[in-house]
Amino acid sequence: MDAFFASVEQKRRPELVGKPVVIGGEGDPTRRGVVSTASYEARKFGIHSAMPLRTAYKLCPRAIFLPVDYKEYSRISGKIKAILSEFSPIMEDVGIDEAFLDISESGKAPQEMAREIKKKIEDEIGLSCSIGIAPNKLLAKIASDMQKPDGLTILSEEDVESRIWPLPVRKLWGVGPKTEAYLNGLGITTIGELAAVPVEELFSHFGKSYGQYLHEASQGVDESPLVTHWEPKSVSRETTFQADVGKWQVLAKTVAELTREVVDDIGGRGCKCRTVTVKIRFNDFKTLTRAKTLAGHSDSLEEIRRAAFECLNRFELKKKVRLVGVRLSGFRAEK
DNA sequence: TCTGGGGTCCTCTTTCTC
DNA sequence: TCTGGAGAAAGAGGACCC
Repeated sequence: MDAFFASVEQKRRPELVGKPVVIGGEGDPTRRGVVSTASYEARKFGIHSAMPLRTAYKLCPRAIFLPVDYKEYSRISGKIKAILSEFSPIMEDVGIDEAFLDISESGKAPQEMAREIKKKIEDEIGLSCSIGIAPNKLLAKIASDMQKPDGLTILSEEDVESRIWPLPVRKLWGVGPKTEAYLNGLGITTIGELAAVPVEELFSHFGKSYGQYLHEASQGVDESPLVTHWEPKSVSRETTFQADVGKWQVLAKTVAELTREVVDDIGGRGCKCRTVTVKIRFNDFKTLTRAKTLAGHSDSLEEIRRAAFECLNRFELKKKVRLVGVRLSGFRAEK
């Protein structure tokens, strides 16, 4: 979907259409939070996802700042996914506003189907999306990004050299800011330059697994199947304080609350957990975790909270704390 | 001075068990 | 009894995704 959260807000509040809209945090740019989505009008000011709201405000004080309304976006997302699944039963969800569809068995012309999908989403939801058509997920993802917004891009294996190789390495799924900087340090800035590196050299820099991935990805090779069903492997809640916290009592109270939320969550899913992890981010942004594995699987608030407090007590709390979180993992379905 | 929240996966180190 | 190794599990950190 194109600028999904912002587009949903503009759809239900037409007076926002054409204006710079920034969705993030509590919708108050004087408080802590980051940009989830900026409308295309806001992007013209240099505002983008993951930017602190305060920074976005400096770039465009007259932008309209709104809180994230996850419930509503999930509701719309569900409707969109339902439309998509009419076109193919083989669908992989990629977060709230993206999906892969395997249409190889559909018998329809891909481009034709893409136009139909776009029209149906536009007609029934009133939002635009961008679609990429390619022989694998890696290329389809890059293609979907090439002509945003409201794009439709087709890539084949033969296009890799002319259309993929000139792109910066950052465009590859799995290459983030750290890997980009590392590659740039090696003199590698484009996907084509990456493709020219012997695979053994990539092993030596990135290890076998990731080295192999980079090598294949740079050639446009991706054999990964669509994942149509998956079970969560962990559930977490974390919160950033509006002002850094020095008092243990405040941390303890917050850990207790977060623990109750995650325990409620797994209870609702009908499963028990085995590992409890507490996360602390200090005011210098250094982030630490402490974990405790229980003797057996549990969904008992008592027992899980006790483990969480054991973890909390293992931190040296010399600096003020800006974030605490609680995560449960090691699930087993309850009988 | 600023840097969210919900996840996944990988790597390295430590600890335990045989 | 001591030592050492292999392999699994646990613990920690970090990169990446939306």
